Amino acid sequence: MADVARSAGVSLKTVSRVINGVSTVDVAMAARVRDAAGQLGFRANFAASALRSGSSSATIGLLIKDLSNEFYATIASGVAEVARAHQTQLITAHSGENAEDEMEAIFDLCRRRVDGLLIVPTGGNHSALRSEIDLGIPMVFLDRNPVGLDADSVVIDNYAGARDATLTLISEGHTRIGVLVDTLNMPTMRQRVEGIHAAFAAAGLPWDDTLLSTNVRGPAEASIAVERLLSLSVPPTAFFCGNNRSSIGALRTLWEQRRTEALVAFDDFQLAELMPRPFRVLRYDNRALGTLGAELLFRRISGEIFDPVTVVLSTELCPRGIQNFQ
Amino acid sequence: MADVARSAGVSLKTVSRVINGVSTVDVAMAARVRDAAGQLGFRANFAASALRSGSSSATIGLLIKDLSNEFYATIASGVAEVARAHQTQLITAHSGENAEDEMEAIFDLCRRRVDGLLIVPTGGNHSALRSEIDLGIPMVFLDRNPVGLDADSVVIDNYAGARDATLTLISEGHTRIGVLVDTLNMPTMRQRVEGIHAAFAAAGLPWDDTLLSTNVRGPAEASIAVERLLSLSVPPTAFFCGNNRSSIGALRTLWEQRRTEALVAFDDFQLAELMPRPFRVLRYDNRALGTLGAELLFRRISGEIFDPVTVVLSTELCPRGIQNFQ
DNA sequence: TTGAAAGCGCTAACAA
DNA sequence: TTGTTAGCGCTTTCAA
Repeated sequence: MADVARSAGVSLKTVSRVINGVSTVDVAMAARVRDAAGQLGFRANFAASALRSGSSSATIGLLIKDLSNEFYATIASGVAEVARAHQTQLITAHSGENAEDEMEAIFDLCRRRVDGLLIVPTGGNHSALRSEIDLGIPMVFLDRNPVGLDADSVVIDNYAGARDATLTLISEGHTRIGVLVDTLNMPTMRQRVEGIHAAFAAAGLPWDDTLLSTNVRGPAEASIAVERLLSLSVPPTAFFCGNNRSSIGALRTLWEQRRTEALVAFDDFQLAELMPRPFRVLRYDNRALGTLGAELLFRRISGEIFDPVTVVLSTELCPRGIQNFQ
Repeated sequence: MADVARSAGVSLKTVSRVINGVSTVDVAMAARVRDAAGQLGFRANFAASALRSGSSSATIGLLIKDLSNEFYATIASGVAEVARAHQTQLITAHSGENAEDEMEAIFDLCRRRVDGLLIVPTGGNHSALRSEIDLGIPMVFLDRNPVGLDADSVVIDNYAGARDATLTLISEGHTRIGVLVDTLNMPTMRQRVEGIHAAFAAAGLPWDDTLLSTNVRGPAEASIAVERLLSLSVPPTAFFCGNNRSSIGALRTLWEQRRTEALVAFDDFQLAELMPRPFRVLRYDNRALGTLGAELLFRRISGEIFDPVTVVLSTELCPRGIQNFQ
């Protein structure tokens, strides 16, 4: 900048004024400055500017597990859209393998003075983030509430969704329902299973724990779990899949064996309606996790003061798969 | 930081040393500093540190169209993985509606002094980026080569892929192939169509332009296009879809009408193998667009000098959909 | 309207 | 090992 000022024969401040296009500058002078800047390949340094003026970094952070998973990618897409509307850049960081990595990633983003943080937590305790929030970096949690910290969040109504879907299955005459879930360490999964239990209790039906397959991490495990359940002496007449990854494995196995058991699956997914057998999904507004979370965050960033909010997204049972399959 | 220094009774520089954990500092002194820092809620300012030390921003930018599209999300996921391995944060910016927005987004990232840029270009001329590259911000282009600029890129072998797949169809006896593509303004689409033309020419077959449907933007348009082609007096006996969005619409229509025409589609997609009819995809390593591009970028960032490189990813024809459909 | 000086938060270079 | 000084690139403050 000093070079530009010298070359244009003006002061530093004049260059600054021209670059920022704020206060009026003599037209000829401004032209000289612009010429010099062009000549010298001058590029404003955003960080230096923000440092001195104390303005914000115009950046928010998103902490997420895995962009190659449709669920997370859709959240990121929603966040990106809102960030863009606020002329804010988005840093997407990966939470890594464990709670420690996740915290490290969060602290890194705080050092970078992001204006705010959206976090899809993977585990651990978040009480250490209290100080960061108090120091002025608001955080909104997505898909799961923070642990040990009272902060904004946008979550899905896992409990009621699972309970109501199970009640629907029960009303259709099913009394034995095979359940496939990922690790019960995930609160979301626990909530879904609790909803199923609640439905059985409400219907006065006994719950048989042998029908619960846990640690179903993906489609392959889901296939195995379905086969195990089908081979029981009294097999289930319906299946409940805890997430879309397990439902894909279950669908494949049920289709391959031409089984007609009912299937209800948490999470909608692309092309679900072209699956080769009918089933139902518990869908919710996946993208809204990102958009509502980001909007909440920007309210905080703008300085609005309000008690921590938890937005709960409701679910809806929808038919999927090819119905008139032959 | 000054507060910390005062509170700990040491100099600024000592605080700096403790924070950065580099050169040895007296243990008791370091403890005092850490105490004071904790007490006062001190948080290092990454930007200020980078400004003074002239170190990099440890950030790269990715310019991409739409994270909710599997193709782009997979690229982003690959980039994120490599960025993480290089302890670098990733800013994902959206290219917006037109070439102007795209340029604006790029310049914004340059002002932020990202270490490098990965760009999935949507159009326009990139010669204006020459100066940014020369000023030290390397750029790698993904999926499409830059226009008016000699720079690194990672692209797919659209021409050969389409040509070879078409030759396969021809060798199976097809002489009339319905083709569905998005706008031919996209070079990738043009290359695919050119590959098809080349196959027809090589086989000595005439090309009938009425079999080409352009501006097929999504599944719905694809369905309409397939119906139009099927209603021709001499309809095609096979279909070639230019991308996965059109193949989904084509698949649906062909399945609904229980048509047995062959279908070849550019781009693999999740769950393709569970589609209710057999077809083939031209698959390639989607994720490698991101990983190879990012690795190339980090070589540039590390200061390695080499002539601009174009990495071409080959394609492979793979069966998809349920084969023993009944 | 323009410019000089000071300083944002931090660290390099040097001195003690 | 510790501290002092200067200054990264920019903008604020205030005087001209």
